[in-house]
Amino acid sequence: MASPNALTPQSEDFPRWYQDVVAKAEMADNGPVRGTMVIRPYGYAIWERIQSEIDARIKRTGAQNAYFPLFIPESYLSKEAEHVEGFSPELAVVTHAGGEKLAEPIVVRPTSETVIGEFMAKWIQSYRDLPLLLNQWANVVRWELRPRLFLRSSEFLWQEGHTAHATLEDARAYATRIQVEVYNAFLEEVLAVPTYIGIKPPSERFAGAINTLTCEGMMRDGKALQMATSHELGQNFARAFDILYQSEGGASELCYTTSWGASTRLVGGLIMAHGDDQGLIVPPALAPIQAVVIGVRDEPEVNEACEHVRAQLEDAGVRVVLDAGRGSFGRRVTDWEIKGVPLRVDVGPRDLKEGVVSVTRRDTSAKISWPVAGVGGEASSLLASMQRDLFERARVWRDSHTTEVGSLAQAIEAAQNGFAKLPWSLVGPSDEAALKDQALTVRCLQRADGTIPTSDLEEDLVCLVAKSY
RNA sequence: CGGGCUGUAGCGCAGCUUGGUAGCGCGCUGCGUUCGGGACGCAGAGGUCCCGGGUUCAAAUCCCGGCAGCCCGACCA
Repeated sequence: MASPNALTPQSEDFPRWYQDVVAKAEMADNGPVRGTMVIRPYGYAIWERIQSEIDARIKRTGAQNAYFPLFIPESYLSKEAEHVEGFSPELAVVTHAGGEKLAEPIVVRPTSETVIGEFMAKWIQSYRDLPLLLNQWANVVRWELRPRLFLRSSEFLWQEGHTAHATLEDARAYATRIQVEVYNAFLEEVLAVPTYIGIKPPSERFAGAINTLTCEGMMRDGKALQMATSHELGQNFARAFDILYQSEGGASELCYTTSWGASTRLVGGLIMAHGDDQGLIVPPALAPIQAVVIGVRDEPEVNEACEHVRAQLEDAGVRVVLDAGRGSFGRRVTDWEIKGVPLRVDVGPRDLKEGVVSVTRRDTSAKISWPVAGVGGEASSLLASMQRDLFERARVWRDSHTTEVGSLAQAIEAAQNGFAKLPWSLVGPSDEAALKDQALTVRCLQRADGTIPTSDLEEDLVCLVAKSY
């Protein structure tokens, strides 16, 4: 018996499919204020896994966590001209507090370069204080006209790193290291999403940056998603906030700063990069629940066996839950499929008679039978290979949705469904406007060998054009 | 901010033309039978019909005025 679709099929209406998944996998709800988001326990569990994986990688680069305030004096924003211009349309501003009109309005942080810059200026005296490597996990507010759960909400959660360095080279090396060793490594190893890693064209740069690095992923509908960015801020913020240090020679020098962030948008990326018509598919390395043990019948022997299997999986280091009894078998299967749990372990009377369990992997629906005694080891190795298979599947998807072209017209055609790759020299400023008319943007610039350029002015760069979120 | 549409149970909707006891599906509660791919029976709970005004013996329904939301066109992690 084929079960009817619990979700709108992707091919019928992808945005609708996305909303269905978010709702039925119990990931999030809309908040009462338009554009706000309530993250439900299952969605938050996924976010916590993202957090811990990224946090560990950030700490490996030497940065330390700290916390800066939600409220920022409006005057701070104005100190960096491009920065304020870039963010003004999205700001939420507090004009009244404590029952009175405020003398100076307070901005709810859209990002924290300004406050953190102010304190860096205070804390940095000498070249011995550099580099200063900070990170914070926080919420930020950017007022959105077209909100979508996880992908674009007026308030969202993220980490934002902020660093100060003595030299341009050091700052650049660090921003690059974050992009490669933290973001791209996380995306490939944990989220199983292959990316194109490169720099943004000047038109797409962060407000106030001299260079923005990005990882661009390909979703199942052929649209690109910016997964994480890091910015070289040059001396722009150092100049605005007097972030100065005394060099070995005794001279007063301006620092070079960086900032970098990854947000709850990654949850949206997870959904759209791997999901299918049955729902979410969560890569094992990320999954808060890697396996679910389902009792086919609510009988004492079955329940006992389920608990035994669950304990074995747990002992093998598998994040596992037991689902016995509640509701019909088919219903429970569907519910866990929508949530994207990698492995389903069915335990029923037929299996018990043979001393086995029936295992179904979420990504391929392939069914396997394992002797009960070997469940722990089998699960661990299957989860590991599923992780590789998911990445490989996503890589094939991305590659098959990347077309090398030789003209802007061909790029517009090819980018209707995926990335169009063409020489950056073929795209002039007026061409970017032409792309925009087609709802297309230059997602990133790369060297011909796929490595990250240090500037958009390098020779022989290629660019990737796509529709995007 | 311009154009199109919608506000009725938690969700999705019908009812409105032609005014007269507020309905359907899903979900929810209880009991029982079920359980190897979204089970079924019986019994229930749940409503300021977006708000305000008007017409009328009587308004979810007709009229006027608000408000809110959705979709499409200018910004963005």
